[in-house]
Amino acid sequence: MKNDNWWCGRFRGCGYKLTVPREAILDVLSLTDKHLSAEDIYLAVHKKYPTIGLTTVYRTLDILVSIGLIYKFDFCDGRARFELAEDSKGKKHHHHLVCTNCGRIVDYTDFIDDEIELLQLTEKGLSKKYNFKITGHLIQFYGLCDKCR
Amino acid sequence: MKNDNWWCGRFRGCGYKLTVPREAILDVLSLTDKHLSAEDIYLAVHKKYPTIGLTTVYRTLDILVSIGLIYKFDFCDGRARFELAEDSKGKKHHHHLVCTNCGRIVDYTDFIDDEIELLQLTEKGLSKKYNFKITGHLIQFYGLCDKCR
DNA sequence: ATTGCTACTGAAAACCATTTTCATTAAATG
DNA sequence: CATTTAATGAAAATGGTTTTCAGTAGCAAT
Repeated sequence: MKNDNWWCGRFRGCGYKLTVPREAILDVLSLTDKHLSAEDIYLAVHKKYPTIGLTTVYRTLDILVSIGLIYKFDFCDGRARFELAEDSKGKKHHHHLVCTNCGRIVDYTDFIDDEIELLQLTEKGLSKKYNFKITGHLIQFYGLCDKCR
Repeated sequence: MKNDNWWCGRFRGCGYKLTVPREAILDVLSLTDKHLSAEDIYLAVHKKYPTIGLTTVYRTLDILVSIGLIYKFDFCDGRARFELAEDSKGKKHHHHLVCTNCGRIVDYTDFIDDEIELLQLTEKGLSKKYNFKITGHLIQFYGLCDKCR
C-alpha cells in the first residue's frame, strides 16, 4: 500500500484506516469524469480487485461523502451517483444539467460565478433569518438534451 | 362525487377519470402545509376511506406530478415527498431549507425573486449553449436547524 | 518483527420504498 | 342501462441500499 497519495492524510486525520478497497475506490473516482453509481464503481474496482464486495463500496462511499472527499447526487434515476469533490483534484466547481429522458448529464461551469454569488447571499440571509447553520446547497437543471428534445 | 372542484377540468382534459381515491388524495394535499410522503398520504386518506390502497396512492401521485398539479421532492431521507403546485391554490412559490439532522423543512419565500431571476437567466444561457429544452430546476439548501446546530 | 486491539471486510440476508401483475370494479359515454 | 376502458386493491416482485456476523487486516505499542 502506497502511503503517498493525496488523500492519505485526510483519511488518517479522520481516524480511518487506509485499505486496499478504499484506495481502489478513490482511484476509480479520480480517473473518471462520469457520474458513477455505487454499482458502476463496484464493477470498475472489480476488474482489478475481484474480491472487493459491493457492500464495501457502499460503506466506503458513505465515509468519503462524510469527510467531504466526494459528493453524492440524485439525478432521479433511482440510484445515487458520486463524484470527486472539486477541491480534491484540480477539478472545477460545476453544476449539473440533467436530461430527463436519456439521463445524460452535462457539467456546466458557465454561469457558475453568478450562481455562487447569489447562493452565498441567500445562504447568509437564510442563516440569519431561520438560525440555520447552512452546510450545503443543491442547484440543478432538468430538461431534454439535443437528441431527446 | 362532486364535479365542481377546481381540478376536475385539469383531470378530464388530460383524459383521466375523476375517482374517489384521486379526489381524496388531492384533498389531503390541499389541506396540509407539510411535505407528505406517499405513506403519509396513504395514512391520511385511509382515515376517511379505509379501502384505498397504497398502490393507488403511488399511481395517483405519479399522475399528479405528470400533469403538474403537484411537485415531487427528494429531501434525502429515503422517501419522496409531495406538495401541491403553488399555482393550483393560491400558494406562494417557495424553495426549501432542509435540516440534515432532524429532517425539518422550512419553506422560504424571501430571496426567491432574485433566485428566480437568476435561474431564468441561467436557463436561457444553458438552453442556448447546450441545446437543451429546459423543463425545470431544483434549488435547495441544507444545514442544521436552530435546535440541531 | 510480533502482538493485540479494533476497525474493516465480504457474503448473505434483511430492509423498505416503489413498481408490477392480475383479476375485479367503477367512471364515462352514448 | 349497456358497453368500453381505465382505475383499483392485494399480493408479489423489484432493486438499490443497509445490516448482520464471523473472519481479516491496519496499525500502534511492544
